[in-house]
Amino acid sequence: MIPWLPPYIYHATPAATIQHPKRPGSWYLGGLASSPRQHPKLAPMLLMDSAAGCCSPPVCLDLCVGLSPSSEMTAADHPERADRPCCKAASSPMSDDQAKTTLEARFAQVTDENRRLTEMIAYLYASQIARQGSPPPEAAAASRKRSRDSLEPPSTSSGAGNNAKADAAADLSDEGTCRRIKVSRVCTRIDPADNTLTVRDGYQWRKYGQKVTRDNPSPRAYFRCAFAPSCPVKKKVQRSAEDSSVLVATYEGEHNHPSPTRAAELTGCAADSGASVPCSISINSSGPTITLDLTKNGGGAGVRVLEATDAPAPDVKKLCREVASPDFRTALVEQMARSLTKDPKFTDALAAAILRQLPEY
DNA sequence: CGACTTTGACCTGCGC
DNA sequence: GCGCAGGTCAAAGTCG
Repeated sequence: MIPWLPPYIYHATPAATIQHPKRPGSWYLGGLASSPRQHPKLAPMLLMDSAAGCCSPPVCLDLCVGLSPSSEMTAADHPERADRPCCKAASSPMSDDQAKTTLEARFAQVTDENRRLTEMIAYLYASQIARQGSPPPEAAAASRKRSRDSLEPPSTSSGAGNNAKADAAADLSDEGTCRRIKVSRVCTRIDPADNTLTVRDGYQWRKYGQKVTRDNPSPRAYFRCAFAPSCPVKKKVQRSAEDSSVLVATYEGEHNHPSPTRAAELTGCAADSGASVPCSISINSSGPTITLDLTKNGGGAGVRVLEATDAPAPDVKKLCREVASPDFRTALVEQMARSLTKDPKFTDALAAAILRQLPEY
């Protein structure tokens, strides 16, 4: 268990929880939206607007961390929910040995999850510090060069990792002079026979160009946001060179208008649903690229870390200790709580989830 | 007929 | 300075 997350994160029942692909009992944090400015010490995660409600189950509220789903909660854990069916089931008679074994297994599992998540946070924290502490003077020029390759296949040696570095360098170079340009990448699994280069993400896009690039036989399509004339957001869509069933969409900039489908998303039914809806979440800019493939139903969704950044990793043990310190955790909890509660999507989704959990009232 | 897509030409930045 | 590659423009084509 992660003891430093607010209780409502544990108790909110996720519509779709990220499950470890090889460990059915392991569950991960997902859908915890933030931005670089909101979480300067953590790799930012972008929750794509399109992800919510694009398929069943929706991923708009995906908040279990280091825990099995709520069905494993016991009445002892949550006496206020003792009348819930899941709690009744979990509180059925069990011998002491069985209970001990079960608790030990859960403790070991949760401890392991906690350790790995702590290490992940420490690594991301260290990477962020390394970038902010010593930005190379040529970063701006280098980022311009490297940003050319922003749509290279994510799994190649020069792909996502370098792109993440380029994105981060671009962020850093821009930070001192003007506002950052948010760059995020979303991988979408599509029908290989579908050659439309269309990623339905809830926004309206106008195609203004298409180009065949050197490293990829499939063309790259260029889109501008067509919902608002003044919206600066651009999108580039290209098939992965290695897997033609994967569309890689790169978004540049931030929309200066609400999502046209937000209302529909909040009801769990995106207006712009379709076969190629990107059921994926991509960490943007300065973090590793993580693709959550939710196109599989029935709990088959998994998290795939395409490639981590190769930023210099300082003393991980020391950083683990720092991350594990009460002060850091308290600050992190407060920061996360602030970010989450400021997000109207989160509050709306949380309210909806609570209402779903209380059908008898 | 208007909105959108296609596609070749042009522009720009970078490496050599 | 030249060539290359990515990004953008805009005229022509397509569709409802």
